[in-house]
Amino acid sequence: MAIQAETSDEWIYGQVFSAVLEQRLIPGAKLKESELCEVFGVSRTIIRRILLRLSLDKVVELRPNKGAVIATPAAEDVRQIFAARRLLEIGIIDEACEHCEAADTAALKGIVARENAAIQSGDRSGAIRLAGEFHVELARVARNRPIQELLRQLVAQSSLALALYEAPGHLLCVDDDHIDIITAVSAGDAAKSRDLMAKHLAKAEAEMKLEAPEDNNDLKSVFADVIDARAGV
Amino acid sequence: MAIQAETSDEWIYGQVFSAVLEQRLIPGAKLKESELCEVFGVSRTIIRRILLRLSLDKVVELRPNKGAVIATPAAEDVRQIFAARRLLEIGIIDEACEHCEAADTAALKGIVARENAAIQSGDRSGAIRLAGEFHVELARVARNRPIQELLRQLVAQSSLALALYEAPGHLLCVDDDHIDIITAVSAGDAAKSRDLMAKHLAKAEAEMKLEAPEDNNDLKSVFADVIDARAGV
DNA sequence: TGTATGATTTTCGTATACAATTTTATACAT
DNA sequence: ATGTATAAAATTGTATACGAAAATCATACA
Repeated sequence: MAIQAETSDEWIYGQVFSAVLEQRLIPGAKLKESELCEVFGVSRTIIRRILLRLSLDKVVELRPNKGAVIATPAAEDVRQIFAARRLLEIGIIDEACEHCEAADTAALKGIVARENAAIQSGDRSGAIRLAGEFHVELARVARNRPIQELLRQLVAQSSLALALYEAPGHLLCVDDDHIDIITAVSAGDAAKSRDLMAKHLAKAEAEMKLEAPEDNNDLKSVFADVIDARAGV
Repeated sequence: MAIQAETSDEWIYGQVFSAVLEQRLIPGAKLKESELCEVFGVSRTIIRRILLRLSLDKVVELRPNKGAVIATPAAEDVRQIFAARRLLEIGIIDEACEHCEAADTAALKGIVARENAAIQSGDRSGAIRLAGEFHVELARVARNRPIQELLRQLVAQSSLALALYEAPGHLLCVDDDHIDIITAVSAGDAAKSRDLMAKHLAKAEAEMKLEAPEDNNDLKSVFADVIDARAGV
């Protein structure tokens, strides 16, 4: 498989993003420019450009004069992100069904194949990224580039939310949702595709624990174990 | 009216954008960094950051090693942009109707009032910008920030398209579309709001001459007047 | 006159230097 | 011991310097 030539910027962007997906960089983590410079062997000019792009994609937050941190989307933000995705992804299904050709089906299947391979090899970052790529690819099949680009941003934010709200040890498991959607879209069955996509997005959102109060400022609950330990002694 | 404190970046971004809206910077125009530095009295660091943002918003095109130019969206791009807007703007109408409170109605009316004032004072840039702001504000009323942000990008691209495809001398004229939408949304009449918005967007798209072959490489038509003159002599 | 080639100039891309702000550490007073 | 004020260090923000690529111009030649 021919690896697409990747500009240095995109590679570093992807590396940082992967670190987030793998929860090696957790929300709130500080991204010191000088450290990133050393890690990637480039000057601050480059790093700052990438941090700007990450901030525009809402993956990091840029606090003036105080540096960059991994963004911490609130539960409400995540709901809105998924509401936006529902609007876009269900909205383009008709067009996707209309324009889906053999090459498109093959591309979609290829992504899912790689996604499943990533899941089975324990490549969490790869699996999440490919799952996202699948949804973006559907926008490409629908032949609407602006929506494809907008969806790319939403998917990036969803992935970050996944890292935030999913149980840390949650195992990725193969399911047939994506394959079923490909089948319906390839067959041109808009109604069924729409239904499958709606259910799939609902499922994805439901997997997150958004009910939990997002501001964990209740120190007693946060340090419940400490309190118990002290009480026990 | 309290003017919002604006960061230098956003001010320069807005200035460049205004120049595009006023067709003082036409698509294809080259944006030399050093010239922009002199104009705005800042270093290339700042200018390059703003050019990056403009390029991510698809207002300028960044050609590696060859500089930045004002983007030239093709007719097909514009159709896709409007398709995306239809999806988002019609999709959020329900929520907008649901959440529209007195303060929201006032905010919307304020924008339209300023828009009409701009039209009547011949402030083309301001009028286009405020028209866009109206649509973005509706997303805010719908209480979905990601969509608001996505719409901001689409509206920016629409505005650029307007400058490209609208007849150069086309006069902006006051119409009641925005006011009618406010009325319907404030009343919570989702069906009517949806209908009005759909018609409004269709009208806006129809005002552009997208049928024309976008690559004007047909020099004979471009210089038709010259040819006529020569034939007449 | 037109084309091709090479030098010159301009412009872009990255790294670095310097200024401003924030954070951290330390000393002192309460 | 806690809190505040001050000084030192670290970090961010902007400007500039330098190397690389591209565009331009001049000259030579067909």
